[in-house]
Order: sequence, then structure tokens, then C-alpha cells
Amino acid sequence: MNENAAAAAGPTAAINPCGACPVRGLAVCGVLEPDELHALAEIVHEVQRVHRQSVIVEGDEAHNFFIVTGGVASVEKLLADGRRQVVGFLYPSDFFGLAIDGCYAYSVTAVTNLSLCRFERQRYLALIDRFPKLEHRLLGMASNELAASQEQMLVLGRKTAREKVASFLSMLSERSRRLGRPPSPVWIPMTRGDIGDYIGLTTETTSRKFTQLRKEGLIAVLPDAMIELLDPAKLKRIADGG
Amino acid sequence: MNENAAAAAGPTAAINPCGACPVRGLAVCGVLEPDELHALAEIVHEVQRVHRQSVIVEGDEAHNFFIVTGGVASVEKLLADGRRQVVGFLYPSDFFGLAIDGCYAYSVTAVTNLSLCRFERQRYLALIDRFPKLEHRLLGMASNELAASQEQMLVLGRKTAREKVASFLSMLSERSRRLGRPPSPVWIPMTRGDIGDYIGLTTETTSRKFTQLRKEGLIAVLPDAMIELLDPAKLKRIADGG
DNA sequence: TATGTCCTATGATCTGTATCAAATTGATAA
DNA sequence: TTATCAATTTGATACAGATCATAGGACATA
Repeated sequence: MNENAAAAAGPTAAINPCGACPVRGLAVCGVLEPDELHALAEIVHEVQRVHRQSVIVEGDEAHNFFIVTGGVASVEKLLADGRRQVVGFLYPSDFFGLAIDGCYAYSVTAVTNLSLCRFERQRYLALIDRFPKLEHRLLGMASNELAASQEQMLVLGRKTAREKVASFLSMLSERSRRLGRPPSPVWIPMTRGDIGDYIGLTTETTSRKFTQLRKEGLIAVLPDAMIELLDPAKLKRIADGG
Repeated sequence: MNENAAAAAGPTAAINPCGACPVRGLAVCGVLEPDELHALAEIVHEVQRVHRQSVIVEGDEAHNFFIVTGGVASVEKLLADGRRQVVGFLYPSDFFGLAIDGCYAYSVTAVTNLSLCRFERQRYLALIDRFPKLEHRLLGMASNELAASQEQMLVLGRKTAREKVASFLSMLSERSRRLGRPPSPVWIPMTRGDIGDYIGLTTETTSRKFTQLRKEGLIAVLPDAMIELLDPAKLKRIADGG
């Protein structure tokens, strides 16, 4: 399947893969003009991962910088005894790989089949020198991510289990709307365990709260991991502690 | 007292306050050459706040950008019913004021008496255009802040009360060491309530865990809000869930 | 000196979520 | 079709931390 996808992209993609990229408009690369894209295309490698495969590991030397082009990944930190905190989910157009002291500060794992662009760190930094607007875009995205992290700290530190699940669903719906797609249904490819590790609950409690919201008629579980938000406004009110 | 401080800084400071700034080396401004500092000094205003005074409010239009020059502040988000999450503490050389959709995404409140540099947003952005290295530095600092937020999510989502308090103390000690100061004692000017709102506990549980660590001989409470870490390595092991 | 406010500490009790256990469903492969 | 494995759901029980209540100490103000 991976080979098929690569073959289907054809020779044009091999010469200038970025020109045909489905996420260019949203990703960092979106700030480059078509004629500047060649410089980026020259240093990019396409990478695939399947469900649960690892992309980078916390503590490893940071040699690369990545952009998600298809699928979903989780960003996570582990304690020695196996406790896990998912600090975020990555979707197409998201970047990752910023290093602290030359090392990755988190692991990234494929939640679904995953397609990525990989850039060698040094060559990417050289490109940033050449195109300052890349750095400007990067700061903008990092700034948004920082705001999202702070919102998530509020969820983790001060919300009840019910509010946490409502926050998670509202956030996905909101993201969908921001991208110009319908706010419902939302695609939830991650397991109850992944979600629990994201919002600070166990698998069981997460499942129970989903069941509760379903029985209250606030959500409906559809096929293919889709969840319908039957009353987004009320769900948002629950999420905000109202 | 505020007027005294301003007067004591003298006429030189009034002409080029940044040249005499105690935090310049560490702050964003550190990347500017002495002759470039004039451009920064031209647009800066010095601001003072006392304990519990507000600096910015979540949701307000973001007109300014700040750098802490003295004292400690808390960065916080509130729920409608008054629940509070402190998402960080700010120390001298830290900046804040990055906006999302033109508005502040959090409130900032003085924990101690506080001194700040305030920059009008538009004029600061103009300066960034003129000195790209300012933006480079800003990205570096935002990137560090992002890593710190992710570490804090691990604390909030997956650590026990005891591990949370140990993490908080270890973090302060580590920060002190990174700045070339002794790792102990550390200055804790914030209340047990502030700390609890930072690590996701109540005032009472935070107090109890401090007492517990004290009785185990791991910390000692000194005068002037100083706390001595009697066994930093063991405290770090507790923090890491070992 | 008295009075009020804020902060810390500590005891008693309650409760939301974790933990432990098991059955059910669903997807994939043989 | 049947077997296998992962994920979900549901039930019973335990417990860490919240909540409620009180007292003492530090510091400011009258």
C-alpha cells in the first residue's frame, strides 16, 4: 500500500513532491512561493509508519524535523514505571522535532497509518537562514501550540472526568470547524486508553464517561470511529464547567 | 518606593535604561548589540506592580508585550466558577504577551512586588522586522517554554501529590542551578494555594505534602520563604516516580 | 494593646476516580 | 466458519486527595 501510494504520485512528485503536497497550504511550507519550494523539495524525505510504530524517541539526539502529511500521531512522555502522558495529537500539516539541548523532549508514535516529511535538521536550519519567513511561521505555530498546552493544563489540573471528556470532544469539533469542515461528526482514531492518557484518566473512566454522554443523548457513536456531537453547545458548556 | 527606584536609576537610565538592565543578558534583548539597544530603549516603558495586582487579563485585546525585570508573577487561567489553573510562574528575564487571535490567552498577576518592561505591540513587531535575530531568540524561548509546558502536563496528568510537590521543588532547584546559582536553598515567594493551583492540588494537600517531606528530612523551611533541599538527588528520584 | 486579615497547618470525614476482575464486542487471520 | 487478539464496557471495591472545620501565627491597621 505504501509503495502504491508512492508510485501513484508519479514522476512529477518525485521531482517536486512539495508542489503536489495536500497540506502545503496549512503547514510551515505554506509561506514559500512555488519557485522557492524547490529548495525545500531538495532536502525532504518521505516516511511511512503503521499503527503503534515509533517515529522519534524521547531523549534521542535530534537529527530530524518532521511534518505530518497524512494520518494521526501521539506525542508522549513516559515515567520509569510505565505511566504515560500524551501531551498532544498530531494531524496533517503539524510539525514536530524541536529539540531541547540537542535531544527530543518527547516520543512520537503513529496512532493510525502515518505519512511524514522528514528534513535533516542542519539542512533545514540552513533553509531558515535563507528564508526568514519560515522562522516567522514557525514562531506563529509554536505560539499556537503553547496556547493549546496551557489550555490542556487547565483540563488536566482542574476539570472533572466528565468535563475532561467534553473538553476533548469540543476541542476536536472546534478544530474541525476551524479547518472549514463540519464540526460534527469528528474522527476519533485513538483508543480510550490514548484519550485517557491525554486527559489524565484511566481507560475505564474514559469509557464510562463516553457511555454517560451517549446515554444523555449528547453524542452518538457512528461506524468507522466517528462520533457525532448531538448538542455541541451544551457539550462546550459542560467542558467550560458551566 | 516606586518613584524612589525610578529616581535612583538616574538620568543615564532615563536615556538608555536598557544599557543598565540587570536581566539583559538573559532576556530577548540579549541578542542586540549595545548600539542597537537604543532602538529598544526608545519604545520601552517601565511598569511596577505590588503583590496580587493584575498585569494582563485573559481575553483582553493584546496591546503590549512584557519582560519581567524583577520579582515573580503567575500566569493563570480561570473557569467560570472560580477554579484556577496556574500555568506557569514568571521570573526576571521571562517575556509574556504573545497573543492568540489578537487577545491574551491568560492572565498575569504579581506574586511579589514586580518590575516590568512594557513594549507597545506594534512598535515591537516593527523592531522584529528590523532585527530578525530578535525573532530567532523569541522562537528559542517559546520552544523552551513549550517543553516546560509538556513536562508540566506529565506532572498534572500522571503524578501523585507527593511526586508533584517533589517535582515543583526539583524544578526550582534545577532552574537555580542553570542560572549559575546554588541549587539550594530556593526562594518560594508564592503561597501554598498558588503552588496547589500550579500542580493540581488543594492548599491543604500541598501543605500536608510539604510537612511530610520536612518530617522525612528531605527539606527544611528557612526564614524569608526560603526552602532548603537537604537531599536534591532523592527529591529528584521521588519526582521522577522512582 | 486590640482587631482584622491572610496564610499555614492539621484533624475528621467524604467522594470521585483508580483499581481489580470479567464479560462482550469487533477486527483480522487461519 | 472458527480462533485469536485488542479494545471496550460494566461491575465491585479501595483509596488518594478533596472537602469541611478549626486553630495558631505573622503582619498590618486602629
